Amino acid sequence: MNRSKSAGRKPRADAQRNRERILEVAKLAFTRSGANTSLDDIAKEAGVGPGTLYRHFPTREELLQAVYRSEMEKLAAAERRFAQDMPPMEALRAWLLLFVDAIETKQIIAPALNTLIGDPKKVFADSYALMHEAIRALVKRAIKSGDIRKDIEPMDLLRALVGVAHVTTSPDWQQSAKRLVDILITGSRPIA
Amino acid sequence: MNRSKSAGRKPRADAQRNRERILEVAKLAFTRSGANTSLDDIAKEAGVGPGTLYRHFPTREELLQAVYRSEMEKLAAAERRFAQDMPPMEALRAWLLLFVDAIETKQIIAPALNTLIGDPKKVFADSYALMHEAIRALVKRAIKSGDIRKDIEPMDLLRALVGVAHVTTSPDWQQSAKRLVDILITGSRPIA
DNA sequence: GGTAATATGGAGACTGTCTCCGCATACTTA
DNA sequence: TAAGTATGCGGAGACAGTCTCCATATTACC
Repeated sequence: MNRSKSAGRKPRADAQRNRERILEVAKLAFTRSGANTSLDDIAKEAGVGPGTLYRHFPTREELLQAVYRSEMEKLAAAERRFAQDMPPMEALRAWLLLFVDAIETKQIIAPALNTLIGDPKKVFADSYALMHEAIRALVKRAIKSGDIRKDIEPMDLLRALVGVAHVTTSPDWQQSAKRLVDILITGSRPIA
Repeated sequence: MNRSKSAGRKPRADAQRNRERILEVAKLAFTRSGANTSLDDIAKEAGVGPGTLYRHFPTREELLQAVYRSEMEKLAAAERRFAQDMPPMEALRAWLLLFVDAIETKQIIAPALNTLIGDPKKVFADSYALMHEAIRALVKRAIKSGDIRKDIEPMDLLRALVGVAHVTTSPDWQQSAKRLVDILITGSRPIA
């Protein structure tokens, strides 16, 4: 008798499946064609009717938020996995590279949310906290193992990567950012 | 013989009139109802057909840009006028109050441009330069007349005002910002 | 005033949004 | 396993917003 809600049956498997499918397709569509992509098209590409999409995500805004949240949560989950499976420096490096990939989604969705929403602050505050915690844990572990210096400020690493995306005018900023990961890591090593 | 273009006649008066009318109505509509307001509605409210609006501003983005630019230019023009007609401190104060009003437009349009545009950087860079120049001139004059201290960094004044709009959660930030104008001015006076 | 150039505006084709509801499916109970 | 029922599905279609086309009206120039 482990009902999650006060009263009810187990949630249907197809509903869950569809929800995830839509989320995944939406992420691709938004990053590919911008935050104004037709929602009916997204539904079609996900192999569901528009009704299904709108039931799960009644407004464009809710879909955008959900995509954003899901991306951040995936990053947070990756941190936990890496911390368990990899040596500290490798974990840090791998996670920073994942973070660079996530910036693209963030950069498309964040302004769209700002346009549409009454109060987007909550979403951003939440995900900021998630990222903060993740990088803090990774850095802490690498400090403990003696792989990087004590005086490294975790968020500085993320800020540097985001900064590249902001400043650069060309679309190959991802390459720059990924090269920067190595520079940051090398630069964070203890002084020989 | 003062043709602005290389070849052609004087631009038609009605075209000019309509363009300005649309711009003005659009500014109100965007700040009132957000950057997604129906363009046909804006045309209707401006008393022109949709065709006319779309000829002047082929896309929503161009209209948004034009509104933004026009607001910034109005501010720049106001600076020149104030500098001529008012004593330094009065000019500075009056202009800062105008600037607070303009922030609202900016805050609605800027994220919308970021969502829609390929490369919005130009517009922002341009208007940043305009504002920079305006506040610099006002402060310089007030320093020269001995009304404020030499060590005042012009842009700091604007940043403070924009900051209020960013941070505050309630919609009465305009009041805060306007009160702040007096505090900034008082705080900029030479030490007695 | 006559004329060519230019602008107007609204009808209408098109695209995207969102709802409704008959039908299908997955969970439950026996 | 089979029947019963809550739940989810998806597509037809009403509606709203975008944008174009072009017959008509207005303007600048001579």
